[in-house]
Amino acid sequence: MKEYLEKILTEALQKLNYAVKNIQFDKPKEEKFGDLSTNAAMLLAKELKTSPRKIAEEIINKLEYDNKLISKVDIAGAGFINFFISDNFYKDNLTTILGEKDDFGKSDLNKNKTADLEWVSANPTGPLHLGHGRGLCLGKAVANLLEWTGYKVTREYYYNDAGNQMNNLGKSVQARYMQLIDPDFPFPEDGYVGDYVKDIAKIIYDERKDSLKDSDDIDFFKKAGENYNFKLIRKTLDTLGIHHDTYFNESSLYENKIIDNILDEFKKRSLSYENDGAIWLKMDPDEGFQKDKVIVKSSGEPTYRLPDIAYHVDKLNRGYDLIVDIFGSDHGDTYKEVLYGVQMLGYDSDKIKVIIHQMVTFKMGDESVKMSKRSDNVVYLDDLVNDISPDATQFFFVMRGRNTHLDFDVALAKEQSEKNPMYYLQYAHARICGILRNADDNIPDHKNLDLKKIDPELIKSEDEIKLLKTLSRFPEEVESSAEGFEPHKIITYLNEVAENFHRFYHNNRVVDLENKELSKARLLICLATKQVFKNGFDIIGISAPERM
RNA sequence: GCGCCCGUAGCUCAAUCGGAUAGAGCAACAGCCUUCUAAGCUGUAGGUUACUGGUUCGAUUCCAGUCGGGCGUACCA
Repeated sequence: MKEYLEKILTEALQKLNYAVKNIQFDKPKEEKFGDLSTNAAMLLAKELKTSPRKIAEEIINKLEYDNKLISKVDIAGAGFINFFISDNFYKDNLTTILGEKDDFGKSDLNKNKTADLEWVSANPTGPLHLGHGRGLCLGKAVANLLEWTGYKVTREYYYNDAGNQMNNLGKSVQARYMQLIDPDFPFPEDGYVGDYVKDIAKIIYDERKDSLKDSDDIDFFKKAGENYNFKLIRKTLDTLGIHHDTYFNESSLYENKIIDNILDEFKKRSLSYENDGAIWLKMDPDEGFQKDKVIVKSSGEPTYRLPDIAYHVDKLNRGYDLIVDIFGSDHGDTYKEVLYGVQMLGYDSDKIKVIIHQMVTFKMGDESVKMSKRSDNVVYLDDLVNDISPDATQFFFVMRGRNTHLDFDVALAKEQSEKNPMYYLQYAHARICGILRNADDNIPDHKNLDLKKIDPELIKSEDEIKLLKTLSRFPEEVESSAEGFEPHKIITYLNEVAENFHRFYHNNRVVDLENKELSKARLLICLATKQVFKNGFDIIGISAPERM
């Protein structure tokens, strides 16, 4: 529809010899201002130094349009041109929705393009906890959104099996193992204190008894811990319906000499230097960096920045059209350093989009618990999911814009009542399923309805038309959500659909044996609404229940 | 101190690259079930968009400053 309006408006402007860049069509907030409106006249007013209303009148006089599609065009306010789209357009849209089914809302905007989404990427030093939740659920929905606009998406997990933290895990496991033999064995000061470390030690002890008590093979304990933890992580991801296509091992960056090559490259370009036995990367103050950063410690180990830069170089070399990373705001500065490093090596970092989300506060009972990934009092994600269900976890983490500090009300997410915003949406879907079950019994031939045989004049109430209008917007809602990586917009939109559906339901009896033709027409509306819910739920990553 | 993010109804949040009278849900109040699920619907009330200035025909949106909160500011990731 927008394309059509753009076309006829451009034609009218050409006749007047006016040139406008970025013509916008917006959905006005109020119905009396039509279905779509443009501010083209206001944009012209500045250049032409005449009143916007006068220009709007000129444009309308030159405007040629199809009366079957557009019922009225008028001017309002400061010079908005408002278009009223005919009801028939929306009725025809039913055919589109019911024809495209699970594909309704998909676009080929990014057809034949590839995208790589890397997220979660938790180190296997322990199970996933609440601090991981938001990014994890956000990524699931974003991946779906990208697919809905045509991208072929690779879901990737950066597996960090090297470095300090893993050594620390090895030492922790060893200490817990030794404590099974000698309770006085000291635990490392900054070791991992979670109970899962004891579980790992117990498994090792059950298998090997005390045969390892004199061993200093930290790698053995490390590996045991890593395997155990990664199994836990994948299990949690599995219950949340998150599946990665590839796991990229950090250690491969060393094995393939990519790290060495990049180090050489930095040196060659005089971007790095040695000081105090460490290698530093020069950071440009004009880019907002306050000081240079260490990329190789004096111990010879790289800091996280170097492999991260190498990893992104590798991703760029793989040729994706879009590369997306998801991090919490606690990484807000460090990704900039990484991108800077990538740029300095001569790569175009524009393809890399970094999604940063703000931290989450969990409301549990009367207390609020802040949960960054480094928080001391750890609550495991599994416990939350078991407590409130995978759907509620997904929904509540994705419900709000990622730049807001999310307040996660655990009691509310758990509650199975009208207070819970997720149920408002799912209930609408279940309600439609109930109507369809009723129709199965009473109007058995409803399943093979032909829209062409339905008299469009039967659909005429305000509730019905409004619902159809809302449904027709779904594809553009998907596009705009995908553009900004903002799945919460889908929820906001579905809320509007639910609102309109519930009102329609309340005022219009669907299955009416006295009036089967009308029933059939309304059943089509129900089917289309159900489809939009289902597709929206698919994107945000929750189920579409048939009964509640 | 410096950098990034945020501040909208009592609470949690929306608001389409600057647009028309700032919208939902919950909570509050008043109604609606002999009819397909009342996890629903209808109505009322609730606001100086933190504050102060600026740019503009028009600012919640952009700019500057102030106040308040979050996250960073490591030879941790």
